[in-house]
Amino acid sequence: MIEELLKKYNLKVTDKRINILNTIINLNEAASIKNILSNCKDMDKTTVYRNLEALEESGLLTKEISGSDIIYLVNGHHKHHLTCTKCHESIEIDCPFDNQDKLNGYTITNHYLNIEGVCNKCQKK
Amino acid sequence: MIEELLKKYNLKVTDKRINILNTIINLNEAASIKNILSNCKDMDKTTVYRNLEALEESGLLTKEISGSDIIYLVNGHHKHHLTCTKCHESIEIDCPFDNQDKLNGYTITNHYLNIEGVCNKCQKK
DNA sequence: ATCCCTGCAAATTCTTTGCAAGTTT
DNA sequence: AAACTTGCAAAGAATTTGCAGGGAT
Repeated sequence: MIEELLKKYNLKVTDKRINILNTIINLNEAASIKNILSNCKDMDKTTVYRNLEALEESGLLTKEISGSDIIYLVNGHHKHHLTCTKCHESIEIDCPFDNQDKLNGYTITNHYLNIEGVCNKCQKK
Repeated sequence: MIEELLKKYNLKVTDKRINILNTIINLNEAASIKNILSNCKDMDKTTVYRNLEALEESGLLTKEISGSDIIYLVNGHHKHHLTCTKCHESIEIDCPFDNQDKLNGYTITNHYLNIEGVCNKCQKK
């Protein structure tokens, strides 16, 4: 639950934050600033910017590149995809890392992976 | 050689492009737009923006998030990073994929990987 | 010769800031 | 009560656009 999530990261629980997080989750891997802003028209854009920054700083959100956009992801809620750059079909792929795993002395808290390629069908065309 | 690189990606060879690519290579993992622009003061910023877009579109450059910036990397020359979310120290990690490799029938053309964690020192604090 | 690049100036869009009032803990 | 959030308005940055001239193939 979103309230718990905020508390877990020592953030004050406000309507705006809950809305922003819901928006990001609903946008599912398409949460660019543009999309978030246009889905949060009920609040001031300053509030959106400031909260994205606070949520990212706390570690609740992570920024990543997807195609030509930056997207926001809720830490730990992501999936991985292999997407065909021609037909845009995409398949889920196995995750090569687990959070909590250790790697070179680091405890992994978050990771993001996105792969682009050309699928079998499109290669034959 | 940079000229070859441009040709390989079917891009016209111009001084500006060569300069931009050299700049990115010299900035070595710190090629944020800000840094690129300030190292390319001899050309108009419009030219920089348009070329970064063209080079990225062609597949010669890739964007990646590094800390709070977007950086540009020459495709195939990139490394991945594991960054500590507390002290922001980061280490290089081996790349688990190669472009041109096959995965589930897809020929990989591009991939994004970013890992965050907490380093040894910060865990003890 | 054709098609693509470049610089310039201006418009537009995006992001940040300060402050006063309202909320959360 | 203390500390943090929010909206508003305005400033400041960053990015994009159109167009005319120059350059690459």
